[in-house]
This record gives sequence, structure tokens and C-alpha cells, in this order.
Amino acid sequence: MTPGNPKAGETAQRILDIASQLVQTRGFNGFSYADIAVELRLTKASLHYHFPTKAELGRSLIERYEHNFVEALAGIDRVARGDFDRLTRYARIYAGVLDKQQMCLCGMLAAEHGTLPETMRVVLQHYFDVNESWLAGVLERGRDGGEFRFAGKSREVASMLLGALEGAMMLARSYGDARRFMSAAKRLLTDLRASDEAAPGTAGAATTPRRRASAARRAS
Amino acid sequence: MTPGNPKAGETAQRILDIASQLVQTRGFNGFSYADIAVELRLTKASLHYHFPTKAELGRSLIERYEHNFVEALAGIDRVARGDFDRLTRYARIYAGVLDKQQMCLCGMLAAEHGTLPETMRVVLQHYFDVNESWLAGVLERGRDGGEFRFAGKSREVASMLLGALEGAMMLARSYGDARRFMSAAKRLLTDLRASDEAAPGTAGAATTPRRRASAARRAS
DNA sequence: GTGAGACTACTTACTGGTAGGGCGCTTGTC
DNA sequence: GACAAGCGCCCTACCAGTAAGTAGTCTCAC
Repeated sequence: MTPGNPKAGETAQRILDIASQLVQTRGFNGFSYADIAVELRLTKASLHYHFPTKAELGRSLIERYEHNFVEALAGIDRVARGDFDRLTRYARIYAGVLDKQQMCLCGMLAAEHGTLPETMRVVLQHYFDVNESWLAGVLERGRDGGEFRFAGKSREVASMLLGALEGAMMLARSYGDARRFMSAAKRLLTDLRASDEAAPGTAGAATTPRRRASAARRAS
Repeated sequence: MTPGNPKAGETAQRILDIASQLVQTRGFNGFSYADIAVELRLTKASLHYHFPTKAELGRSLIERYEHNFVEALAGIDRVARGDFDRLTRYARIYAGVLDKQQMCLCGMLAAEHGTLPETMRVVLQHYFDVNESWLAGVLERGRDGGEFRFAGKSREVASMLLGALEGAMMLARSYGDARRFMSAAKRLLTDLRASDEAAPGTAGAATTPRRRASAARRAS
């Protein structure tokens, strides 16, 4: 198909698209090369041409997912108004995945950690590290700027937040009810706000950052 | 073991023991009847005698797990001093599972929800409902009694808490670092306390060293 | 401007191994 | 002799992965 398209890697990308979807719905142990082959109307052997082993495919999957995620985070940093808004948008990425009846690729793989090839484990952990670093940075700046209030290291809050969102996503998906995720995410985020006061109600709204500290760009 | 025990289902229990361990480390799609057979020095056919299908085995697994969990919760209700202590002990159950390099059986299955037989999905959801109900009850009483402070429905907090603990467990396991779970759990629980006041000090972040039996009281 | 060689993107046909599952026979016990 | 518990043997489907071959395309020397 598409005869006038000699662009290298096009098929590989389509393989990754299907594989990603399969992992995010059925897990890494829940699909086979045959599943992709059927969907793509190729033979299994062709898939092995592009990705010699399933471990290789899995590694590529994570790397691409991380790459896209990092871009999304950069996008957030570009448009977000304040750090609370950043977290809100971050959570919205998760919600978007959930709306497609999918689990976070890496959340899924984390559950399957025990059966994953070592090569995949390494890049998987890197994905989480990147997420945690970004979150920690946002939290740190947000606290400095007076938008957030929390005790302890921002890195630890980031770690908790990451796990809580992944877990909320997992349960929401198994309940087939995205609102479960929404509710949990909202609670987790508002609990971090400096203006909590045991605040009930729906709140939300746009944030008015007190200060945009020019301080520390990085927190790693 | 326990030779003088002609109680029917002894082998069935041993099958469930092994299967449970396998699910909690490798997932439901990550083990086979053959794995159990090897471990138990039985044939696969014998296993099928006790559990005709894998779905049946899975269902029994969840039901037994829930049964044990409910007993543990009753145990907590018997000995706990106050509702914060109840939650602390609840989290300690998770920590105990994690110490064995295992994931919560049902947390693992939730991730694999997309490939689970319908019969298993039903009992799986029941497990989470039971957990959530117990948590909601503790939270509700704790708030009424002035031990907790939070906004909104206790049921929603319970749901968030459940997801957050499962998620924290999942990530901690994939990092091979139980302290990640400890840290997250502690933060989640202390955030619910009425006496937070933006928390004193940074709290001895690092660890809450493993404490075995008694010596409970507070996790501060 | 053409033909040899290399390269890409596949194919068909197959491997050894494992999956869940089923049949019919044998024990040991009450 | 009924019955729970287990075994030997087998089946079909599917798994990841491999070998060998092929159609089309690009490059470059002549």
C-alpha cells in the first residue's frame, strides 16, 4: 500500500501503534505477534524483521511512549498557568488514556514487572524516573511560589502522586468507570493546594499564582 | 504437612497456595498449570481434577483471598486503638505482602482485567467493594470522632486511598524498594489526620523501619 | 542507459516448545 | 463397591522465533 511512500520505518511505527494499544488493554503477556500480524495484515515473520524479539519490541514501545510523554510535558510547561494548572493538565493526560479504555502503558508494564525481560525493566524504570522528576520540579516550584503546601521532600510527594494516579487509573479501568479516576485525581491535587482549609466543594477554577519565582529551574 | 488431616480439599488448598504466589509475582497470564504441577509434584491432569478450568482456579483464588482479607480486617477491628491506627494496620497488611516481593493478588488481577474471564471480574470487583466499604466506614467514624479531617464523601476518600495504596505497591515492587510504599502510605494517612497543620518538621522521611509485631501505636 | 550488486520489506514454510484441557485407568479408604 | 484423588497419555491451538527465498528499489561503475 501507499506505493509512493518510501519513508523508512513507517511499518515499524504502525506495528508499534498496534502493539501499544494491545499492551495498554491486554498487557505485555496478553498479546502475541500473531495478534499484530492479523490487525496489520502482515505475517509474523515480517514483524520479526522489524522487531527481532518481543523484548526488543517492548523496549521500543516504552522508549517511544516516554518520548511522546516528555513532549507532552514540554507542551504543558509551555502553556500552563501556574503549577497547579500543570498538575491538572498532567492528570488530564491520564484521563485521556482512560477514556480510550486503556491503561497507561508503563503502569501496565509495572504490574507485569515480574515477567519482563531485563532490558525492558531498565527503560521502564527510566520512564518513571522522568515522570517523578518532572512532578518533583513542579511541586518544588509550586511550594516555593506559595501555590502548594506539603511537608517533606517534593520527590516523595511526586512518588506518591505518581503511584496514586497509576493506581487510580488501574482501578477505574477495572470498574469501567472513569469518574473514579477523576474523583481521586481531583482529591489528590486539591490536597496539595496551599488554600485548602479543609476546603469542601468543587473548587477547581483557574489558579492565580502568587509569585512566579524566577528561582531554580531544575529540581533533580 | 499436617499428616493427621484428612480434611477434604487439602491438596486444593496447596494448589491455591502455589497459584496465589504465582499470580502475585507473575500475574494470571504469567503462569501455567504446568508451573503448579512442577512445584507440587503432581500432574497437570490432577490439577484439572481440582480446578477444571483456569478461570475456576482464578475465581477460587480471589474468593479465598477476600475471605482471608475480611478476617484480617476483623482482626484489626478487634485490636486497633482508634481509627488512625486501623488505617495504619491496614497499610501494614500491604507492606507485609510487599516484603515477600509480592503484589496484592487483586491489584495484579485489576491490571490484567482486560484478559480476565467474566466470572473472575465479578468476584474481583466484589473484593474491591468490600475493601472500600471497610475503609469508608473507618474514615466516616474517624471523622465523626475528630480523628480525621477531610472534605467530601468518605466513600470517595476510601476509593482514592485504595487506588493509591495499590498503585504505590505496584511501583514500589517494580523499583524493588519497599520504602517507596512506606513513604507513600505514611503520607496518605497523615494527610487525613485532623492534627496536620501543614505537618511539623519534615517528618523523618526516610523510613519507618520495619516493625514486626507489637509496638504499633503511631506511625509518626 | 544499462546492468551488477546491495538493500528493504516482505513472504512461505517450518521449528521446538508450551498453553489449557480431556479421557480413561488405577489406587487407597471407608 | 463407591468414591475421592491422582496418574499416564494424549490433543489441539498457539507461542516466539528462524531459514530461505523473492519482488521491488536504489546506487554506481562502465
